[in-house]
Amino acid sequence: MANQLSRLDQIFSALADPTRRAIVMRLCAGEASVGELADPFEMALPSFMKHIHVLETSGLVQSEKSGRVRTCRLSPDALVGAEDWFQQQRATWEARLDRFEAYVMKLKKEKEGATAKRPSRTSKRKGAK
Amino acid sequence: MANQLSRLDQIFSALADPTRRAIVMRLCAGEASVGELADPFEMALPSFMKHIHVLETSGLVQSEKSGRVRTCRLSPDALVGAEDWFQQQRATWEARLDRFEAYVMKLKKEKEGATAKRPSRTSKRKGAK
DNA sequence: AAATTAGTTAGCCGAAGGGCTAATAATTAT
DNA sequence: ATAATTATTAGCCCTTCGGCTAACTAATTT
Repeated sequence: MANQLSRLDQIFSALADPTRRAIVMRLCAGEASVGELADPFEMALPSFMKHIHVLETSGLVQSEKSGRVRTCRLSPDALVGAEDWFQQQRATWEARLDRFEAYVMKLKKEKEGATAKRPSRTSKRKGAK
Repeated sequence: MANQLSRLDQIFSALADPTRRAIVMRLCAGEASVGELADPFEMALPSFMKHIHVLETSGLVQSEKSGRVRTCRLSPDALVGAEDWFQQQRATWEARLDRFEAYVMKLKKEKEGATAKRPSRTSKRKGAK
C-alpha cells in the first residue's frame, strides 16, 4: 500500500537535510566510498547509511559495491529535475509580472501620467530572457 | 533551545510537501486569501493553516491580514535562494566534468589514439555557459 | 442584535524521521 | 587461520510531521 511519494517529494525532502546536502555537494566533486563520505561526520555509520539510502531512493545518488566497498556517485539528472521545477515557477512568476506591468502601463495611459513611478525591479536575473 | 534550522533546510522541507508546492505554484500566479488557497484541497482549515505557516516560516510566503481576511503572496527571493543552490552544485559538477575531460584528453594524447571515443555528453543545458 | 464568514488556538493521534547500539556479514590483510 | 576493515541489518527511542475535531475570536451581513 506504500503511499507512493512523487519524485519531487523525495528529492526535496532528501535535500532538506544538511547532512544529505553535504553529501550531494561532496559527490559533485567526484565519486567516493561510503567510508570516505562518512568520515567528516560525527555520526554512527548505520545512521549515515540511512542518509545514503534516502539519497539513493530519491534518485539523486547511485552506488555500486565491489568487494567490500560501496562507491557512490551523483546522478545529475535528478538534480536537474528539481532545478527545472524552480525554473518553471520562475517562468510563471515572471509571466505574471509582465502581465502586471502591462496592466500598470495601461492604467498609466488611461490616467495620462498622474501615477508616481515606483522602483519596478523586474527581477533582472541571469536566466531571465 | 530550539535547534535552529538553516534557511535552506526550511525551504527544502517546505517544498517537500505536495500541498505546499501547489500553494507556491498557485501564488506564482498572484496573491490570494487563505480561503481561496485552501479551496481546492480536501483538508480541514486548521491543517491547511499549518502548511501556510510552514511556508511563512521558511520565508517563501508572506501574508498580511486586513479585516478578517489574510492575503498571502510569494516572496520570490526565497525561491531564488534555493534555485541558486542548484546552480552552485551544477557549477561544481560541470567544472569536475571539464577537469575529467581534460584528463581523458591527456590520456588520449599519451596513448596516441588507442582509446575508444565514448558519447561524452558534457551536459549542454540552457544555463551552461 | 443575530447570524455568517474567515481565521485561529488547543490538543489529540498515528506515521515517519533521524539518531543510537549491538550483532552479523563479507572482504582483504597479516 | 586470524584479525582487521567496510558495510549492513535489526531494533530501540524520542521528536517532528501532517492530519483531525472542538471551541473560540473577530469582522461583516442581514
